Amino acid sequence: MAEVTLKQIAEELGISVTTVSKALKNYDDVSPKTKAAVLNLAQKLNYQPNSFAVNLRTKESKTIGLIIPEIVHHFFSNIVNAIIEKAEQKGYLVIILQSNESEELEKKQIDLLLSKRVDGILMSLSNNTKDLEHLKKVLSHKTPLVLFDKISKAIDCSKVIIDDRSAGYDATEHLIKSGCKKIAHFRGPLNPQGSIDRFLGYKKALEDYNLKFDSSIVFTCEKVSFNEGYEFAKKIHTEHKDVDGIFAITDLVGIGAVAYFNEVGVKIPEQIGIIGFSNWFMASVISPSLSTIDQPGFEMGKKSLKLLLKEIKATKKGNQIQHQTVVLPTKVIKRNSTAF
Amino acid sequence: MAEVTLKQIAEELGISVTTVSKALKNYDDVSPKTKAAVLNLAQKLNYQPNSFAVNLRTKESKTIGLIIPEIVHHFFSNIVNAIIEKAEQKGYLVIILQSNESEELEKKQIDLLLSKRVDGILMSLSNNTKDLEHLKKVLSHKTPLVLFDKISKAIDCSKVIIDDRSAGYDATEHLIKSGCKKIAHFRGPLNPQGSIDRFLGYKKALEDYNLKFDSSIVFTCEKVSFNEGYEFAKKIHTEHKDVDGIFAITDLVGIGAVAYFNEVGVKIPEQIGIIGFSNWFMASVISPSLSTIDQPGFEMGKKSLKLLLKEIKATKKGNQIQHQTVVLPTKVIKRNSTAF
DNA sequence: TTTATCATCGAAATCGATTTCGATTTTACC
DNA sequence: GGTAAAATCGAAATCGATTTCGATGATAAA
Repeated sequence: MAEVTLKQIAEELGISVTTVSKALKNYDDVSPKTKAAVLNLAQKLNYQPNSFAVNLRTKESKTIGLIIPEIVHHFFSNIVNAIIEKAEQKGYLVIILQSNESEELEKKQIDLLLSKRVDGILMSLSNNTKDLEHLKKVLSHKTPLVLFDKISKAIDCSKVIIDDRSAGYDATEHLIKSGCKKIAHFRGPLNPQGSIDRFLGYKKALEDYNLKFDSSIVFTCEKVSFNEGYEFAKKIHTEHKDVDGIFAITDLVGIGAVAYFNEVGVKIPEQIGIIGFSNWFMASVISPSLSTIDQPGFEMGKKSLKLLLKEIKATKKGNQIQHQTVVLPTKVIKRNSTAF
Repeated sequence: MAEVTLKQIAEELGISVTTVSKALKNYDDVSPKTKAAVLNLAQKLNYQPNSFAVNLRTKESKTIGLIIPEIVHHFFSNIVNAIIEKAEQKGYLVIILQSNESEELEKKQIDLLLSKRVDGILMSLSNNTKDLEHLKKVLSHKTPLVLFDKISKAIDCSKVIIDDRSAGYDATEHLIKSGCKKIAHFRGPLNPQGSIDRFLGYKKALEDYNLKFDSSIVFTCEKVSFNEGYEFAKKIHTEHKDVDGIFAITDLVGIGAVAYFNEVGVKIPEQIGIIGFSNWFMASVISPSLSTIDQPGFEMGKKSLKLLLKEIKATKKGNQIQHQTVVLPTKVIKRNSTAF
């Protein structure tokens, strides 16, 4: 079961390794006759170039790294889905790592990927990432980097995002137009830009429609979990009876709220309207089905990969790289949790 | 931004590449003095061994391949979660590919992973995989292989599974004990062993409890989708009024059934009991919450990886490999969709 | 002082593929 | 036949780290 090498083919045919290599790569200084002979034997022996050797020579691994906060997550798994599928089609394999929302792990993983010499890195930042030295290291390493969804404006690289501010605005506006007069917001953590922007969109919509902003009905979900949605809904129900609308940072949180109100018999959307964010599959099958903002995960993955491959190609050629920021559209998905 | 190599360190210190290499690997034929000097400079220059070169020399990539049918799937994404987390802790990276339930893609991906020379392969077969030549190729290639969940008994390798037959039995028994007298089964595709075994467990339970098996209330879900659950529920409701229990091959299918019955006002579990399979998160948050069989995805991923690493280590040492099949326990999760 | 032992080092081969550059052979043409 | 041009080939360097094996110098024992 010895591995077939160029050397073996060369010896068997009585020619040099050089010629074998050239024949396989279809160089034009190899006669058609020997070319055919080499191709033939290579096929017969099922020759596979040793990728380790190829990597070493060509200095590329045809592999890209992907770091996301977590993989058991509808939005991210959709992104991963798109990335690995498209990458494979383009001849690249994907190494996936998850930061588990830990800045420390994220840093280690960047080092890992760089030491593995991936051709490029795709990533979505953890909610707790504040220091950005590891990202700068990637750039100074000349390894192409594309950030998506959870990005940092301070890093000079290509990015694929949605407009969280306007999406947050749309979600709130949808509640307002469906008749809500006092709208609470179950926001995300304080650090990530996306969560901040959705909150700002919420605030702006209230303002534009002359509803008073009330910080006592803005709750912060640290873990963006079902339980937080449930608990905050309980708080609303017991301490803020007049709230008639909730904009949740994510469908999971929204579903937690729906579960609570179902439990205590508060009618959705009659007594309270709820809108989530992301359009997870789950949101469409609960009852009442949850209105939400569609966040195009698959598209985001696809676009991010495309940008990355472009930069990889440019870097290889030594061309100047043109970073770009792509903003993908979102849209309101009207379901039964709002009375629009 | 030139890469730091052993050669550079050697030249800077006026010693040989050999000694630098040995110093870094703490060989004992290097004096403490030079060792310190090398370590020092290496640190200062931020030396990172070129993994391509290391791979070529050591003939291992510290990378494993993972093939699953699909990643946007609660059960599989949990497995992936476990695998990449544990792998990273053990110094291995994971390349993920998804077969999209295509035998052809699966074959290509095996070739890809072998040509990339991953140190081992973990996989769960696609529902449509019938020919097993690609798996035999992996074995004859001496690349360690561990199959999990969707396996083939015909392949001689380590496996991590659940006992689908007894789990199917338990699910059906649970319905029976909760008072169901006529139980339908929304089964999985005809090919995969797991789906067959769950069906057999269902049949056996009926038999043990003296319920008549009726093939007209066994429906086959080709895609194991929400819609199939919904549509088959409709069929039950319109054509088999006397059915009072459903065992669905998967939570997703079960949730489809729940959605239909909710829609037409059939009371769950009073009029019909439903049990799913896998214990997806989603099943716990719909209403009524769905009883199910807990399938330990994280454990399965963890165990599979552990077995694989063991075989990788054994293979490297040239030891005889002892394949083993691990059967993980499942358990019934009682929720509100059954009246136990 | 001589010999044996030990501590330190490095030349060179190796992993397998790629590529440069020069050598050789063949063909074409006068 | 002789020369120029084209076609065909291969030696060797290279990518960077690892490891074998031998060389050198230092130290200890005789």
